[in-house]
Amino acid sequence: MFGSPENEAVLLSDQAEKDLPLSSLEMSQAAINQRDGKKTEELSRFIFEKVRESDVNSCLVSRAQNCGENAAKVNLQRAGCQYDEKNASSQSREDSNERQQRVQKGLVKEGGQNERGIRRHLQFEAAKAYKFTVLGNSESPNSLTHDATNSRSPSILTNLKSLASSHFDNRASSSLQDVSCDTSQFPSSPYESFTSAQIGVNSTTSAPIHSGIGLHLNRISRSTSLSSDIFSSKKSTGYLSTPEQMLEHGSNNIATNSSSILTSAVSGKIYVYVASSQQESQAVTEANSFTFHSTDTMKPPCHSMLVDQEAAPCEVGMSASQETDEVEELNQLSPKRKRRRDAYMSEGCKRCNCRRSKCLKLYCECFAAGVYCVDSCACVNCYNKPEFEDTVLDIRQQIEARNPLAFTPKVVDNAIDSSPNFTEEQDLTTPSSARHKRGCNCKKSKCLKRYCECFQAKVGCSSACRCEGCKNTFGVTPEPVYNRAKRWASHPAEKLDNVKGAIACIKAPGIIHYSPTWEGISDISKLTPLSHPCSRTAFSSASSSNSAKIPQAQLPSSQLQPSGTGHFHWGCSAVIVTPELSEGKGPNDLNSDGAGAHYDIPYDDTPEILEETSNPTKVVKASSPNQKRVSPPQSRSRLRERSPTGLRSGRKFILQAMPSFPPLTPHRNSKERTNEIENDDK
DNA sequence: GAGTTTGAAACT
DNA sequence: CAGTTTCAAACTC
Repeated sequence: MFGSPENEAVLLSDQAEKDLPLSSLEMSQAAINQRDGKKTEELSRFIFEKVRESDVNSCLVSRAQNCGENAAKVNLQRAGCQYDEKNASSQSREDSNERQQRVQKGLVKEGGQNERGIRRHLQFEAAKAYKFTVLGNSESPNSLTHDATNSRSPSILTNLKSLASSHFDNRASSSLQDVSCDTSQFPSSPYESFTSAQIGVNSTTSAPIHSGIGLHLNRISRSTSLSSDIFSSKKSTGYLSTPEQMLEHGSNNIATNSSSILTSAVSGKIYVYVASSQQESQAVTEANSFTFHSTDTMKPPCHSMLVDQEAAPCEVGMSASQETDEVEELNQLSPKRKRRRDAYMSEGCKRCNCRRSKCLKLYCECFAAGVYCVDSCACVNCYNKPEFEDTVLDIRQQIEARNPLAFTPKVVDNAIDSSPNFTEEQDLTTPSSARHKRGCNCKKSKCLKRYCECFQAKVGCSSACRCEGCKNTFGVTPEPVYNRAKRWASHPAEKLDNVKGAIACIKAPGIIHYSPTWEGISDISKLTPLSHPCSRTAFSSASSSNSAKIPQAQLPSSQLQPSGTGHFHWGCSAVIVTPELSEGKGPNDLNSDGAGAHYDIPYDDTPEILEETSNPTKVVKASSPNQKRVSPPQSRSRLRERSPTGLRSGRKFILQAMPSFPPLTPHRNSKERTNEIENDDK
């Protein structure tokens, strides 16, 4: 009935707008009134009611649908069935009960994951959220205890109307991914509980603002849709903790249970926080702990908070067989590793053992996962702690500047970013619907050990990998397309053969055939100023009209095809661009890691706090990989230069639109603090 | 638990 | 941007 997913999203959006007859004007007026400080609660309630009526519920349902369908998709794929997304979507609407069952079956785990390890992540994200939404306009945390909405009223509400719309793009909707947080676990958080815009049942109760609400830059980016420049983050502690909760509570309960809503905005953006005072998640966490994934999977619990970043809400979903494997694997672990894993499971997140990186580099698993280190970490000289959040955020920003996707999940769900064709073909060799976004580069491990990120993530190697002698048991790409591309590039005489090879690549598992057009790019460029992989994918594909040369670009055809409305799904999670492109051999140099966005940020941004660690104290013998990745910024830069449409929208737009995170403490910048720490360290 | 191997990340 | 170094996890003994 809805036709394509895009149309479906559009219809839903339209419907959402109907259901949300809250014009920008009304909202603005309300905001102005609210700025007078007289109607804060009224406004809040007003907003909340509107949102609740047509947005929250829909989003929850949407998320449930999405997750359920993804889980079902995964299972179907494992069963060798073709998952018909469109039908599934329609069907899901027609039979919510069945969907509920699917969700419950397929996503029980997700809740557990979401529960665990989130705290640290939220703390981590909290700093950004806090600074981003509050301090950016407040002198002190206290100053916002009553007025987070106030100060930004006019711009805040400009586009609330489109909020629902954005939410209906359930793949783009980050807000609903940001779920399940135990509000009680922010003891040391500097973020004040504040009562701004308190709404709902407990409207008079001070509700803690959770940080993890998902103001991670990437998350923000992905939560934005073309039709809306509204960023929304919602969070309700208990109700989305698990699919069961999600469904049991029902949307009404969700709204009811939400104890507060905070709206704030930066640069005309609007943030909607729906926080819950419920403390159920903790219990749920405990209850679900046994279902937790292994430590080393690339889908750590913390990752659940990042899921939305890749718009792969259900990639954490795991089939029963996978769970069994996990258990078996766990049973076979050596005592040492078992302890580590147990510790991980009890902690809910990774523990690092960093000694020299100060846990401020991506070497650190905690840092890379976007969480603070905890006491159980064995790290030395750790700065990845809440007390150093300025430094952490600063460095994190710098890393993101270099690689905007540095903190995004490395494993993405093909089910999300794949067209039916893609799924059909890809599953021939890849049992998991997920794949490593950037691919591995293994040389010796043959992708059979956990050195291999693909193997570690329990996903098959894909065309994005540059591994040698790959024997990944989770799926093996017959021959790295990269190699063929290289051969082609280096031996023009073999062009004809390579063309054939390229065609074969297109048809090879993991490779999707697409028919890019500039028209599509144009539309995509309108979609959203995000660095979402889709845009990169679309661009890369579109730019490669000589598509045979770029067999690797994985792209859901559905995403490439511009919808009549310009709506695209952000469902695609990964963009795997050929190294060939990455190396600038193509007309559009895209980086393989998809990190892409270019920033006008000085490259040499090595934090002083880290400079100390750069002193080599010993010579380490190392061999360089034969095939190197391309640094994203440069590639992106070139990409932009050559892009008629500019795709400038990318992340750069976001960064421009968004203010940099103001220092938590206004009296000194992070650099100074960094120096301070460094001095202390010395 | 110490030492080695490995490949990602960072650096030059 | 290719090559090199650093790093910490994974692995072996």
